[in-house]
Amino acid sequence: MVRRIDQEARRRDIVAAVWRTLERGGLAEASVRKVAAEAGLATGSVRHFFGTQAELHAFALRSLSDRVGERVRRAEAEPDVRRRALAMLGELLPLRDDTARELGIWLEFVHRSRYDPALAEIVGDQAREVREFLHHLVRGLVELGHLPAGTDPEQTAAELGALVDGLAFELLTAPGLLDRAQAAELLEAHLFGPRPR
Amino acid sequence: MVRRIDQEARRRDIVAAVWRTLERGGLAEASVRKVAAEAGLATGSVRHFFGTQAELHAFALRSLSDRVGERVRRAEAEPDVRRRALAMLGELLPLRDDTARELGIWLEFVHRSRYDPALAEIVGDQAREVREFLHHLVRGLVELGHLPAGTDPEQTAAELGALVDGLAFELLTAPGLLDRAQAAELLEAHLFGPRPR
DNA sequence: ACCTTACTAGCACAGCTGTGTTACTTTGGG
DNA sequence: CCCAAAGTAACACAGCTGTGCTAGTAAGGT
Repeated sequence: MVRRIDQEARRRDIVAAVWRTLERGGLAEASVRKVAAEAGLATGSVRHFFGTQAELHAFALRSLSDRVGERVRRAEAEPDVRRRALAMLGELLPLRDDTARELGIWLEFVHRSRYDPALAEIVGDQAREVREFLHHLVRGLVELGHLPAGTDPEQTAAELGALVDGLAFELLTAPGLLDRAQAAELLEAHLFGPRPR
Repeated sequence: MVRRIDQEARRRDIVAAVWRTLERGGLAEASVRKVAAEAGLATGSVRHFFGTQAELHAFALRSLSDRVGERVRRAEAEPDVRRRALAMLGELLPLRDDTARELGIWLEFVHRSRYDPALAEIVGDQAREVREFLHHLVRGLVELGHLPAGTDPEQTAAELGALVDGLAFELLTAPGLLDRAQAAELLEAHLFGPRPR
């Protein structure tokens, strides 16, 4: 085989073009032709790396979830327990331009997954992963005494998940109703009570 | 003018067909032709009542929000204060088949509104309306002593809104992660604390 | 040097889309 | 009765879509 490295690089380039296209007009705009144009390639070239459009979309989604996962893991470095929890949760919210970009694209796929079983499977896996992460997080906070001892991890994780999803959804779809700072503050207040001043 | 009443009825029929089409495959499937077929009409007939596809979609969205609004108002009849609050909030969640249908369609429009300024305006109005309703609700609960006196209505309404949106979003996009009963219970626990038993 | 393999490009096809236009049918007021 | 208004239908057009297919280019192992 020849130039295997270029293959990987090309696939990354194309996926990046998919993201840019998605960002501009949603999945409806992510046609093979438009993605190819965005990547500066012919449609035939794109189809050489991704046999079908569904394959291209699925790969773009998986790449995206890898990116988000990596970001969350990076936020784990924060030493202070409370700050670490908030930082990791914050990566799941569109609080910065980069995460807003990523989560906007993610929203696109989640939405499409309601009618696309192949995407639904991937999205479902991601959702379960996030849920387990929240369980883990809540249990940790209870053990370290940052949440009351009687806390029900199931219930608390579910509520936290809904709140995070809701904040993300509102920031992405109804800007002006909520700004990023308010969302961050709301999350903190929900987890640890109102901030002492 | 002739048969003005039939005109109204026809428009309602067509909008109902839009909803059914949307339900099946999202806005991507709600083409003029498919809606016409669903309504048992020719495409020309549909275009006689709605000059353009955008107009058709906008009208379908407004009709939907009227329907939801009416439902919420109907839930106001409940005499008990707490039950009334929960009933009205419950109408904003896909807890029954009928509301799940409606909110699924609503989600479709909200999503599209991210790239469609005309829809964005309508959706933005709806979001502000809901937010004001939540403010009103929270203030009422505080006045009647069902929420602590120190409650900040702004903050509480915002959090409540995010939770409701998050629960709705999860029920619609990630069934299996959460069931309807859990969502209802979560909402109640969030507002009034864990249910006494 | 050469030839297999990886890659790039472009065209063709069938199918769908929104919309404009034109013609036909029904209907109710005068 | 009759005719203008209202509603229905069908076709045409240009443009976009995913995908199949074929031809051309470049590169590295032998």
